[in-house]
Amino acid sequence: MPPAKPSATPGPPRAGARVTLRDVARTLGVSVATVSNAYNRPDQLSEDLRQRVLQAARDLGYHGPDPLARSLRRGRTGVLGVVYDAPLDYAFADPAAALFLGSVTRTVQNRDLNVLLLAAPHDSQADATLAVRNASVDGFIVYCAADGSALLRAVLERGLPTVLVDQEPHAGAVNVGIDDAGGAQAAAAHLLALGHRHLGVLCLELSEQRASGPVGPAREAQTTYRTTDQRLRGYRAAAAPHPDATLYPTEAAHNTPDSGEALTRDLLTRHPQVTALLCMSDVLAQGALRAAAALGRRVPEDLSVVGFDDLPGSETMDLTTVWQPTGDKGEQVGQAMLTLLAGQPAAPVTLPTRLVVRGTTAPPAP
Amino acid sequence: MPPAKPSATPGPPRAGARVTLRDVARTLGVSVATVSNAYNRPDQLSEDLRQRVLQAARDLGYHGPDPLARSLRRGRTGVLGVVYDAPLDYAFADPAAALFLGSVTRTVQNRDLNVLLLAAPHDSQADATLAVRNASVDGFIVYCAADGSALLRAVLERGLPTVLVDQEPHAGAVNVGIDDAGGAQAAAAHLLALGHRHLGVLCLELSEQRASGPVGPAREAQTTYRTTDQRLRGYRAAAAPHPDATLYPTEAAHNTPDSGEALTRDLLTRHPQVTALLCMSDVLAQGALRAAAALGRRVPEDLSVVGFDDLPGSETMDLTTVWQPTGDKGEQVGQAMLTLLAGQPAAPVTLPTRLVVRGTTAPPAP
DNA sequence: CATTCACTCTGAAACGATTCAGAGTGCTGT
DNA sequence: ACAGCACTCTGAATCGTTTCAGAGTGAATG
Repeated sequence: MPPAKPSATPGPPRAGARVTLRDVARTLGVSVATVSNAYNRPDQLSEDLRQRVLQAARDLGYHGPDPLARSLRRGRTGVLGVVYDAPLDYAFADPAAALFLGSVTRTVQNRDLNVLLLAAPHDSQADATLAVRNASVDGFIVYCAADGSALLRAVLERGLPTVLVDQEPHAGAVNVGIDDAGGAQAAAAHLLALGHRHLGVLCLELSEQRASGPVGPAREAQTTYRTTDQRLRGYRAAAAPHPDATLYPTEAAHNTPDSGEALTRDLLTRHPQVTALLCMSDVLAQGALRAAAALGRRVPEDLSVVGFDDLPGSETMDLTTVWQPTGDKGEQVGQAMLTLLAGQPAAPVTLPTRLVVRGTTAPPAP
Repeated sequence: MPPAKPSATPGPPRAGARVTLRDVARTLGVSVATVSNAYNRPDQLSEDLRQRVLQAARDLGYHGPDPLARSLRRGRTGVLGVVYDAPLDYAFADPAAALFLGSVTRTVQNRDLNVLLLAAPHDSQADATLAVRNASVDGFIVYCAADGSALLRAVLERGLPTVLVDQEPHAGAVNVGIDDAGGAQAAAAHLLALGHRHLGVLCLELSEQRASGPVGPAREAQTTYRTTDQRLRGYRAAAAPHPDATLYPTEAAHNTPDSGEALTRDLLTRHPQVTALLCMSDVLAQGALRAAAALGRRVPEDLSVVGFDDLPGSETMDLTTVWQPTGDKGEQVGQAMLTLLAGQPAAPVTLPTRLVVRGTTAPPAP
């Protein structure tokens, strides 16, 4: 490393000590209250003095009241923590997450609230709960966490207003979610009604211990992500009346098209008799379609595919899928949080899902 | 609205007053310093007393030291603000942003720093700078902001350690960026060398006043996003030696495939003589490929397409593009921030770009 | 027996702001 | 001339911690 440059940056802020409200007050010979008012309540002092205060602040290199101290005194930070139990990359890779978060942000922004994204560290050695325990926030939104996970526990321990999204209910938190089981059931029922009997299933993450590949009964029993669990139950519920129907569940380590593609290749190679695929997300379905094309299986003639989410792009892909009100969900979550922050109890919400039949499903080839 | 439920949630935290360190201390008859030490310096008190403190805390419903007060006292928050001059939806829609942010996060996470994403409000009425002025952060990373924008000014006014990504240099901040102009020049030179003379250009946003469609000289002169400006200059620099070459610049209001598709349709309809497309991002290029397919123009026989970024998916698409070290960039930004936070001066960084020729470029049809 | 030392624990001063309850003004109305 | 009022400005308490400089113990050391 080269020796530090001798000349500190000349133009910008004076290096060294931090300038505070008090310094400005002292310079001008006024009270700190007055300086504070100059920033927060212009009507509490004469315009003349106010300008002098602001000028002195500029001269001294005072950058305005410290948000931290202000938050402490005011008792609110204006920040909402969103807990996402996966590295930031994956959070970004998921359009449904983007949609949801955009919607939450929009809803709370009117109340001068911002969103702090608390993603899991890439380094699995690192303590994922540290960020949660240290975050200066007014409340938590848990978007994605395994039931019973350390992360979830850390959130609940903070005792702040908390909204759980698509999670098992917990005391001290409000739940907002969708009818995962119902939507999944409708999707599977649709395929079964078309005559399919060998259904591949592309699951989202089953548990914090990510894995990829076929899912046996033992593994299936360990499912801790509620969304995955509910959807799988939905599929199975639809299959129950059909003794001749078989499900071939596999799990993706991450919700990405690549993951879906790899899983599909593997599944179709292993079980060529599979004529239809139940995917727990449109993103996985997208990968499934790519794999089908690569394998030379026409959709829907040789292979039916159903997704989940109904992303904006899925209509273009003509994908049969289960629609969920992602935007609404974000809004409901935001509203629930605002209610909690206002000190009022918020009621849990369950939003409906709906099967949208498009062009990727058809009866199996005879 | 129905009347508020009479019974407050019974299980969770005691409603009403907040429990503090002092309450715990008082209950046990010890000093607050001791309670604080129980949490922060277990070696400073007997294990026995420590357990009693922790137990009393649990009994009282004390959730641990308030991060806000702690941050104030310690003089650091452990949060880095990342300024993104677009709504969160768009931030998420951009895989390059995901990659970059993931890399930044990974780099600073080892130092117990988290990332606060400060995206612009959807409601353009809202004050975008408010979040910046109120954020309790140790430093700012400006990922995407127009030169001279209110957002950028607000950041610089905070006087905190600041890293500017792909931006014009500013006093009091460190720049980290890539060789945009060089990469763009290489891309255009490649097409010109293949014999193309009518080059469509799909620009990223030119200025905060988003617009979509053809770009005239007047509009081009108003470019305030440095990335767009530099890349356009690169394209033009490559074209300069070829008097018979013509550029047809258009601008996208947002960096999305849809935007690229619409722009391409419009451009090719308006100027059928165009045989090649210079896209300022792989995302736009992806849209361009979709449009070409829809219009029945084969790539690369009837239309050459060059992207920018070289996203992970672009190799699969066999897209000729300008590679940039997105991951490295994030790491450099993280490192620069860590250096600044350590009170040392950080040197500006410019990373190289490189043209990657794949299958979407070829000589024009004779 | 006097020192020294390690071990626990405490008091009080920060950290940087906001805010409430006045204290001085000077002006108006009667 | 005096009460009343509007307008400015101030003092001091407070938000919930951390941390530094000891104070008080009892045991080990010489």
